Amino acid sequence: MAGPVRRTRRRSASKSDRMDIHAVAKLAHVSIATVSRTINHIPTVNPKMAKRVWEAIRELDYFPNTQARALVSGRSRLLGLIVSEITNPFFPELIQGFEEVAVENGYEVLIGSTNYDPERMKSCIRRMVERNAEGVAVMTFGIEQPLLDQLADRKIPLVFVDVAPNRPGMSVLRVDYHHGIRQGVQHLAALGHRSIAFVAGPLRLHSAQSRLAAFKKALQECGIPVEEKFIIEGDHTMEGGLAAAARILEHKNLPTAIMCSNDMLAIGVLHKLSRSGLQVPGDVSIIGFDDIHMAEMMIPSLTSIQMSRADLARAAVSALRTHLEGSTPKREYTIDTHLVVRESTGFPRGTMTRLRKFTAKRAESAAESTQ
Amino acid sequence: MAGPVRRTRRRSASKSDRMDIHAVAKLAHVSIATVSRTINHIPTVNPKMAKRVWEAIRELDYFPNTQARALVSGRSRLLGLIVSEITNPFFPELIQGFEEVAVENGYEVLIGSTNYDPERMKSCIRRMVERNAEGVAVMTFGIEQPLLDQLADRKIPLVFVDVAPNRPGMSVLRVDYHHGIRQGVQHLAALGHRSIAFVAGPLRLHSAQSRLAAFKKALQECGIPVEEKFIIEGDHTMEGGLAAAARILEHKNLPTAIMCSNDMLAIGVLHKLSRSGLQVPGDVSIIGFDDIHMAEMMIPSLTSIQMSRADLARAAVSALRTHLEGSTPKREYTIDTHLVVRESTGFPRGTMTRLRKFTAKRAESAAESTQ
DNA sequence: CCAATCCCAGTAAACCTTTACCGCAAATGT
DNA sequence: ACATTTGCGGTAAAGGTTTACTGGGATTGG
Repeated sequence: MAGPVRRTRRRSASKSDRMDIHAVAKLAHVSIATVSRTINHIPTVNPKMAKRVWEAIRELDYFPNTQARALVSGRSRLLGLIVSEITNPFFPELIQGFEEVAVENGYEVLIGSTNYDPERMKSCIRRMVERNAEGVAVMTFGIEQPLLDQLADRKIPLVFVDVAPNRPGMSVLRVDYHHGIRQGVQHLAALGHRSIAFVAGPLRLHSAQSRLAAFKKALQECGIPVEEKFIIEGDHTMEGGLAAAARILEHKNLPTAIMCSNDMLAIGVLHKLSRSGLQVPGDVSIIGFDDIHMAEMMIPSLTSIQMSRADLARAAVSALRTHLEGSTPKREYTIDTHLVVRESTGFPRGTMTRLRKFTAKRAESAAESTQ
Repeated sequence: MAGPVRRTRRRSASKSDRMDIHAVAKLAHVSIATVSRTINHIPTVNPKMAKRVWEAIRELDYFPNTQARALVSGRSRLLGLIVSEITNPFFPELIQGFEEVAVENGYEVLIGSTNYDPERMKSCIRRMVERNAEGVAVMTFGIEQPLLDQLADRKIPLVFVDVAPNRPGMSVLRVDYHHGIRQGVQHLAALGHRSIAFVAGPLRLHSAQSRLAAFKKALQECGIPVEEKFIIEGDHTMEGGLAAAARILEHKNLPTAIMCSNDMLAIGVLHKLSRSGLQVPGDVSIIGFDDIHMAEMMIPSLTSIQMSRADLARAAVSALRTHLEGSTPKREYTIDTHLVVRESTGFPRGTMTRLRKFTAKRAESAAESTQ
């Protein structure tokens, strides 16, 4: 049996111009172990050598190779964040907060967006696993069981919003939708509204369902009847808002207020109502949810229910960190919501007169498109 | 001299439950090389074995470790994308397009945002290098020379918008701001506007400067005087728009139209004008830039100058790919812009009457805050 | 002045994969 | 039936880092 043959396979260029830890070690006249220890701030390294090493690092503009690092240490320093879609302004605001907190804690963020498509969710998960994310926050619809198992089998900590898979290593961020939504309904009730529509999000999203449920409960508490015909399922986009408003306008007796599952829907509804000649809040009041930055800039500015992105982000990172450090995790965090009153809500005066005007007008301009 | 001591340092658990390429090889009764070749679709592998391997992979739910892969192959399959800020809706739309094209080409995307802060730019670059991004697209302000050198030294291909560092491996996406902006000015001129203000972006951004320059040039072409007092530097946010509009309102004779360096500014301006009792477009017409999705939903909907995010994204990825494949790259790509007319522009009628009204009102409500 | 102790830098294994190269077995040619 | 080619699977090195363990030198105690 012939012995193994030794060969060399340098990829290109001379060894000297490759910029790795060996180059630093050579320049600083120390071993690579010392360089590594210096970089990782391990206290057993002599300050004098550390200084030499840092100088060499600066001199060479050396950056450690994250991949090699992660490979050997088993720590990628990567947190995954899976959101629904980045073009809904709520999510960039959330991502920004999440990233900020993650960086504060020495992590980087891997962003995935599902666009509400289970296939894309699958590929997001795949990416998270392939890149060895140490933990993943899922801020979109509920994750399917087999995928969940994949992550669970690999002992990757997970954080969810609302929905709670009962397993070790998983935490839930419970959003107290009820508080904010009740405030909203009470606000409308106090103004005198008795007929309130709700434009829901896609009901396969747990968060959308929770919001709807909270709305119904709040109506009951205020003694306002639930009108099923005024509960419309939308899709959390402005276009969804346009469509939902159009469906509401089909009815003879309009509701005097419309509450929406998120601000994008509310913006669409607002737009559609204005286009149809209805005044907000004169004829119909509108309340959104999320309180995205843009809500304040609408005309009229949008009354909305705020859920702190900062709190959500902070809680998510915090939960993941807790799991990662192995300390017994607090399994549930609660994020609360509250009403921010602006201009899109008011007294339900004059509804009927304007409605007659609107109905008459609708007849003559039947051909107008939604846009 | 004692010979080296052999030891073993398994991280935890029994070897069998680690989920690496060896496990797959064992289950499929082939060597790890065959597994690797199968995964990478190298044609010299016998179909029968390939089938066994794929079955084993499926069975074990095996995912190759990206880090190890990248380490040995020298290819991270990662493209960097550095943007200004993700909370400006223009960028999520851009990011989405970029990611889509990148994924189509087998890459993943590393996103960095600078928030217009050179320090953050530095850390973005650092991340890109540490994670071995194969190419980086810089879609924000110009990059500083030393940082540029860092990337250039590492032979990382770069793509910029507007600004053109003249080096190998770098491409420029030239945006033809002039075309769209001229269309906008011509549109206003045709409506009868003679006094047009411009709310610029932060002028250290090359793109903001280009837009301003294009505006001035377009005015000249249309024979409209440039009024320096009506050229305001903003910051590409809605708040910047509010502030800029406030400054414009300080003047006795208002411009009859305001063009903005981006839509967020335009939204802020629109808001401020409405709050001040001015009608858009009755008193003042407004044109934005970018044509973000939200522009259509404003009331009045915003006339804006569109630059295709999809084209931009596609060109950026394409440029990077060209560099990576080593073929002689086309160094410049041109993205064009065009006007989208909506409701925020109209004839400059009745300006003076309303202005008198507004001036009178301003006196009595001097204490009102901007919001 | 020698021995024991301690501190700390260096050596080399290990992380998981890709891939160059070798060699075995089967197929083909004579 | 033997030699030659071909096809393909296996072995092991390499990629850049962390880190367990070793051992050398300095310091301290006797």
